[in-house]
Amino acid sequence: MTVVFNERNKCSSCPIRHRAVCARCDDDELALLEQIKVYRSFEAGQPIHWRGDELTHFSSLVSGIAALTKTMEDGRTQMVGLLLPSDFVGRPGRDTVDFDVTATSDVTLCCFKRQPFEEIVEATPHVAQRMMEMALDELDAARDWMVLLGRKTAREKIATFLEMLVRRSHVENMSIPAIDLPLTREEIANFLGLTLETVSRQMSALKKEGVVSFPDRRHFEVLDLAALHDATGDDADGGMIV
Amino acid sequence: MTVVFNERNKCSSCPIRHRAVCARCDDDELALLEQIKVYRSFEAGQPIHWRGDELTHFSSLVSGIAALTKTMEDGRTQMVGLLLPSDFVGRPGRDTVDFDVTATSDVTLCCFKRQPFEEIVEATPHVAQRMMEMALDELDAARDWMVLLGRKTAREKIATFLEMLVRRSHVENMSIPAIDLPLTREEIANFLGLTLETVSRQMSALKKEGVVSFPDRRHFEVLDLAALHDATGDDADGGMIV
DNA sequence: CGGGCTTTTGACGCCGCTCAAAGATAGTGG
DNA sequence: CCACTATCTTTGAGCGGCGTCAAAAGCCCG
Repeated sequence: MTVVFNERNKCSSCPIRHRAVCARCDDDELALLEQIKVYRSFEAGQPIHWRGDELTHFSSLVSGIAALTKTMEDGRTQMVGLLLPSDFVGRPGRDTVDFDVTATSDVTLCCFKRQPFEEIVEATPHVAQRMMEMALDELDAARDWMVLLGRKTAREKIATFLEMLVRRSHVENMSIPAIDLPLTREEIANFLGLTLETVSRQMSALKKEGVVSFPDRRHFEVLDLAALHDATGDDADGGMIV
Repeated sequence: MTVVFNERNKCSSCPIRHRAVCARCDDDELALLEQIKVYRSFEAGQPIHWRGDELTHFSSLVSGIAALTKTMEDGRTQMVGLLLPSDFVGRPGRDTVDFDVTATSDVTLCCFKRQPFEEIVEATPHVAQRMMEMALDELDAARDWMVLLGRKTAREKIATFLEMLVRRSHVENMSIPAIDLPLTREEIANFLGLTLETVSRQMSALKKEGVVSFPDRRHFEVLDLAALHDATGDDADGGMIV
C-alpha cells in the first residue's frame, strides 16, 4: 500500500519547488529540508491520515489529488479541502488534524518528520511566511466555498465546480479539450453539499442544454463557456478563487 | 461616524495583548508596533471595509464583534467570518479583501498602517508565526463551518450556533445566566445559510421543547444543555471549534 | 400614542433528498 | 472473447424541509 521512495530526488528539480512551502527558501534552507525529507506514494482511494491520528509527519503534495473530509456520526460527509500539487498537509502547532485525508488519485508526498520540521519553521522566517501565505490562500478559498455551500442552488454549485476545474486546467481557449474530472459523483456531492443523485441530475441538465458534454465519466468538455459562467451565479468578473 | 482615539494606550495593558497578532512579541518588537498603531472606533452597523476597497490599514479587533460577509449579485448574503476580540483584519500579501467587514456591535480597532506593518512582518518572525497560527485556527473554524453549511439541518445549525455561543461565553455551569445573542435574526440567518424566518421558527421550536428560553431578543438561556447538544448533530466530544 | 423596525407565525410551493431500479463501465476468470 | 460481477452512474417517482410571500405581533424611540 504505502511505497517509500528511497531515491534522493533533488529539491532543485522538484516540480513544486517554486509553489510549495519551500518556495521562498534559499539554497541553504533547502539543504536543511532536503536532509529530513522522504517521498511516499499512495494509491487512489488510500487513506493518508485518519482524523485524530497523531501526526508524525508534515508533507507537501507533489503529485495527484487528495481530499480532506469530515464525517458526522450518522455518515453525512462533507469535503472541507481539496489538495492539489504544492499544497501542504499538516497542522503546525497541533499534533492531530480533525479531518480525514484521502488520496483521490495516485498521490506522491514529500514528507518531513514533524519535530525537525517545526524547528526549521521556528528558525527560518521564509518558511513561516510562506506557510502564512498558503494558509491565507486556503482561507480565501474556504470563504468562497462557504458562499457556495450556504447560498447556491444545486445547479449553481455544479456550474461553479466545473468552471473551477476549467480555470485550474489552464486551458488555452479556442479548442475544446477534454478536462479531467478528478472526483467520482459521490465525491463531487460531498464537495458541494449535495447528494450524488442531484449531482448527476444537474450534470445531465447542463449536458441537455448543450453547455457541456461528458465523453466519459471522468472527463467533460465545455461547449459554451459563457452559459457555464451564467449558471454559476457569480458576477461577471468572477469572485471565486480556488 | 468614525472616531479616532488619540490616546496612546499602552500595549502592555491591552486586553488582547496575549492573544492578538502581537502575542509573541517581546518588548522591543512591541515598541515598533506601538509607534505605528492608532485606535479607531465604529458604531454598531457601520461598515469597516467594503469588498474590493484598497486596504490601507491592517488591524486587530480590540473590543466588539465584526462580521465578514459576501453578497451575490442578486442579494443573497453569506457570512464568512465572525471576528471576536483579538482577531485580525486584513490580508498581508494582497491589497484588497473580497468580502465586506461590518461592525456588528460597537467596535474598537487597533490599526496599523499597511506599509510599515508589512515591513515588521518581514523583519520579525514572531509576527509571521503568530499570523500563521491565527490563519490556521481560522481555517479550522471555517472547515467546521463548511460541515454545518453543507450537511446540517436547520435545527442542527441553530443548536450548533447557540452551543458555540455558550462555549464562548465561558460560563460557569450550575447557574443559567442569560447569554448574549450578538446578532439579529437576519445576521444569524446569513451566518448559518438559512432565511430569517427559518431561524425564528427553529428557535421557537427549541423554546417550545424547553431546551432554551429567550428573555429578550438579544439574550437566551440554556435550560437543558444535553438536549441542546443532542440537537447539534455533533458527536459526544463535540468536534466544533469556533 | 404612532411610526418604523425586528421578530413571529401561518399558508403554500418548490428544490433537493430518499428510495428504488435500470443502465454503463471496468475488471476478472473461464 | 465473452459472461459474470462489482461498482459507478443515470433516471424516475414521491415526499418533506426549507424558502417565499404575507400578515400580525412585539419592541424601541420620538
